Amino acid sequence: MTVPGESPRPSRRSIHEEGCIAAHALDILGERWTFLVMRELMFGPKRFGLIRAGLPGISASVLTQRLEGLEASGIVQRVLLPKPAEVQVYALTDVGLAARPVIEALCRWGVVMPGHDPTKFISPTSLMFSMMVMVDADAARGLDLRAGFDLGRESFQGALVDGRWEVEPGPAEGDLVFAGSPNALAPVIYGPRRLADWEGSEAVRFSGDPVLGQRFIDLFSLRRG
Amino acid sequence: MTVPGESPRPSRRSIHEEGCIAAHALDILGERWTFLVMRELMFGPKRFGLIRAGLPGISASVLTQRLEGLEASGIVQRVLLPKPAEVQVYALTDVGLAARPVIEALCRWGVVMPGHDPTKFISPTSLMFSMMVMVDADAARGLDLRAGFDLGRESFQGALVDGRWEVEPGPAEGDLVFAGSPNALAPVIYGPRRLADWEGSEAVRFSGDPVLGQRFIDLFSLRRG
DNA sequence: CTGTATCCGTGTTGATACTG
DNA sequence: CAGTATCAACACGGATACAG
Repeated sequence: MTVPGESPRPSRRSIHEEGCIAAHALDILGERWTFLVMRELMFGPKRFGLIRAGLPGISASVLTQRLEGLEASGIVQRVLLPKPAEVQVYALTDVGLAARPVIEALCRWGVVMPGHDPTKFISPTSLMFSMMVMVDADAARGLDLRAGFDLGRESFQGALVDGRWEVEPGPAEGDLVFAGSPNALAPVIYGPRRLADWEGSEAVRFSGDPVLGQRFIDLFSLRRG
Repeated sequence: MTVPGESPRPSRRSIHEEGCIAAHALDILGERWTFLVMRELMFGPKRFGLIRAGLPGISASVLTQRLEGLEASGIVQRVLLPKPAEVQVYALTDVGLAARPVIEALCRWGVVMPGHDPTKFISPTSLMFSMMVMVDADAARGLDLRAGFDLGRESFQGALVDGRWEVEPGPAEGDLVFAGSPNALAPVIYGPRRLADWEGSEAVRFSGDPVLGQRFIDLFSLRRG
């Protein structure tokens, strides 16, 4: 599908006919869904269905296409899980993992751009990712805790270490535990309402020390970079 | 599945129906040309024709559309130059300028992605930008010089300060001066041939101390991040 | 559950031509 | 030079139906 020589029509791949390396990267970002698929895999390999769950609206055929394209570009690789599972998952290669700073930069820029609508669907991965980017490092230094997040099909746990907030998939355990859908939890975490105000909410469950919990969510704000 | 404000057709704007802030930024990057237009303006305001010169292949109508869209998004603003000139230029707003880390991250990721074709068109802005990103900070520390670049319709000068390589538009002056098209200069700067080998080349002109010149271009490599 | 194959509507692009 | 207007071609996305 890639003709060696000329490209008479700018048809499919390589939308931007440029030698610029940033433009080269844009060929990936520019294609609908593609970068979102990468985002879904940033915390670790996933199965087809779980990727799809994080990308509502994508059709199976398009997801297949994207996965194929990413594999051809050396960004994603299929992995056959060992042992008893023996199911196939999709994993980011080193090249794919290297795109992490791009997502982070995108997040930071996204917050200063007007027009962001937080009522739209938020995937578990995207919520966890945004928290890593938005944490107030100065305020976080000195605080030391672990928190778990039960987001439905996916759960994570994170630790505050030296001002950074690091997250990985895993059981929702820790000093604090939040449970609920990403869309329900996002306004809890990013405020401006207080944690106590969510008491009794059906969509959100919290367990742990309320004072510590409040200190924790105060670290995250969409105002700061 | 989503929210009250359902959008029956995913029509034009807001391609990615997500609350994810990175996805929000992707709406800009995803649209063909849009981000490239921003790149062209990163070093300062430009006129319509000069932007177009940096984006070969874009049609006037599409450039107009993109400029309008960017203006509507608060990323670009039209500025009427004062005094005798009194021509209109396009400038990045603060929001637009804030996207600079995104381009930098894109550049860094672009180099590790396979498939980059440096024979394709390189715009003056993109060459200057890539140099800022690719400079080897460790090696650059301790070296102190200014270099000018005459790229045809556009010229720049840069200074090595404390390991950073900072560039701004301006006359091509300095301890070293390089002249030629970006496509001709890119292989000179990024190697692997030595500067001396370009002696007598028609497409490239160099003036300054050859030894210093070589030390300078050794700071730039597509291998390093 | 994990995809694959096909089909049609439509949005977008790039050419061309034109205006101030 | 700086855009605007029109338009046909086409590639892409989403839906649906189907297969391992």
